[in-house]
Amino acid sequence: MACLQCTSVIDENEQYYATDDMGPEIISVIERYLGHLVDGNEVMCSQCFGIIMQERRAHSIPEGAERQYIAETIAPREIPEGGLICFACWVHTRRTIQQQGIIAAPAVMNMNACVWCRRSLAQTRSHSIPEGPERTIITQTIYPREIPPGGLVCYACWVAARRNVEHATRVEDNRQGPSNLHQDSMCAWCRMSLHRRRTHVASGPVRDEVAARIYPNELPEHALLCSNCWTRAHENIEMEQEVVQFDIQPPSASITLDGFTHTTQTSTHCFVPACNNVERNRVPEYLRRIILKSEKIFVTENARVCNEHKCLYNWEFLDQHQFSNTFTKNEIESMLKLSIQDNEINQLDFNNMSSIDEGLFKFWTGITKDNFINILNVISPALTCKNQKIALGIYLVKARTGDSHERIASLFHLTKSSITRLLRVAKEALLRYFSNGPRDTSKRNYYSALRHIFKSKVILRSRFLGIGFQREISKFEEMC
DNA sequence: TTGGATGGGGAGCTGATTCA
DNA sequence: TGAATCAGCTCCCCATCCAA
Repeated sequence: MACLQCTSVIDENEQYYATDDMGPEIISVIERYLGHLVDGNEVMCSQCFGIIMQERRAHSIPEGAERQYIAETIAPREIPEGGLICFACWVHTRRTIQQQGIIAAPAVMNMNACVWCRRSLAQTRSHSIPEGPERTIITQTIYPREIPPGGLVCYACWVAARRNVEHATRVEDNRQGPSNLHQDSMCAWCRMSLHRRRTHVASGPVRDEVAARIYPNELPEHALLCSNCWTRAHENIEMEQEVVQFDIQPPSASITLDGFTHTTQTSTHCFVPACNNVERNRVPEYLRRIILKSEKIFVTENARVCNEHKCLYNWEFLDQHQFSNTFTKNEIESMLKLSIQDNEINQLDFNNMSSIDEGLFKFWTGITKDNFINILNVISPALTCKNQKIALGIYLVKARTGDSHERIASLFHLTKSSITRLLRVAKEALLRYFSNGPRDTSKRNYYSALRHIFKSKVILRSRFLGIGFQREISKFEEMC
């Protein structure tokens, strides 16, 4: 086996390149370098291959559409005097320009192509770009390019710009309203909708990281991130911090934690921002542990909570508020103690109910242990599984939280299949004993267990329950 | 009993089309 | 040119099946 170029013998253990494995672009580069065609079963030593690629991959950048495209692509960098690009990039540039149908001179190109997507406007509906929020959106999106005088966009891009404006308007309205379910907001980084997705507020170093990534677009003050982008931002920050020396000590007794925040120390009102309720109960430890675990927010020992928020399950809305991320020594010690206790106490084992804190039990199931036992005694004959308590517990947690099977499976250390099966068993048992009439799955029988309760009472109670059960309650309301 | 594959339903997003 | 509508696509969740 000899090298195609230097004819030296190549050991099979050495690095070499076979022409069979090369693409047509690489083959053409080699053929032009050698001055003759290359057959299929040739090989080349790594040294010769490197020399050819090093010498031949450079391509000049003449004036024209290619140069303009390259300048736009590498902006804000500029093409240096006598700058070169590799052959692969040159081929890529030519192909892209040909696909977009903008081979003509730049002045003509801007008039015949969409300013945004740069596709030809020859066979499609175009739209002017009047002054207004849509023009601002387009300007930000195509930066560093600029909208030329008389520039047009295709109608699809115009509708996209208009929808972006509508999105931004709705998000602003929701932010000013009483509730924000992220139905119309979008991730500040990837622009994906946040509806039914876990969201995070871009704050601290994460905010700086995202702001740098989306530059020149401006990061809004209350920008939200999807979970993926939030994780990605954290990973980027951690990668950057790996090169930083760790022997930098905090200048004082306080320390700033990037991933954690804490509530205020005051005990004069509920720790939930903007809460005007007058009750000032101590925050139960199980609640402090849950908020610390799920939201990375440390509720201080002196904090107080009102009756309304004491019964709350979903604390994701706390992401909307800016808490301090500067911790004192005592606060860190208290948070560590809370975290250690979490590992020791926070076990949700329905087979060993005595190990579960009464408050924690009611937090997850919505009922007391006595009520749980009463229900279990009634439906026990119909529970066709060995883990009857777990089956009923899982059903109640599912009804209260509305969490996905995957999350509940993680909570109970079971598989999704097991959760599905146990839920079905518990549901059938409850249907059998708490549904009037013949056993079927029609809505009328399914909800007849609630008929002994006044509708107003059900609705009032539903305010303290999770989204999943509220969904069931809304169905019940439709039937009344 | 578990884990993976698969398919269906709901919801939202996006580009194309139609109509006034 | 704006508004409404439609179809295709993606994402998420769940139920079911099947092999190990």
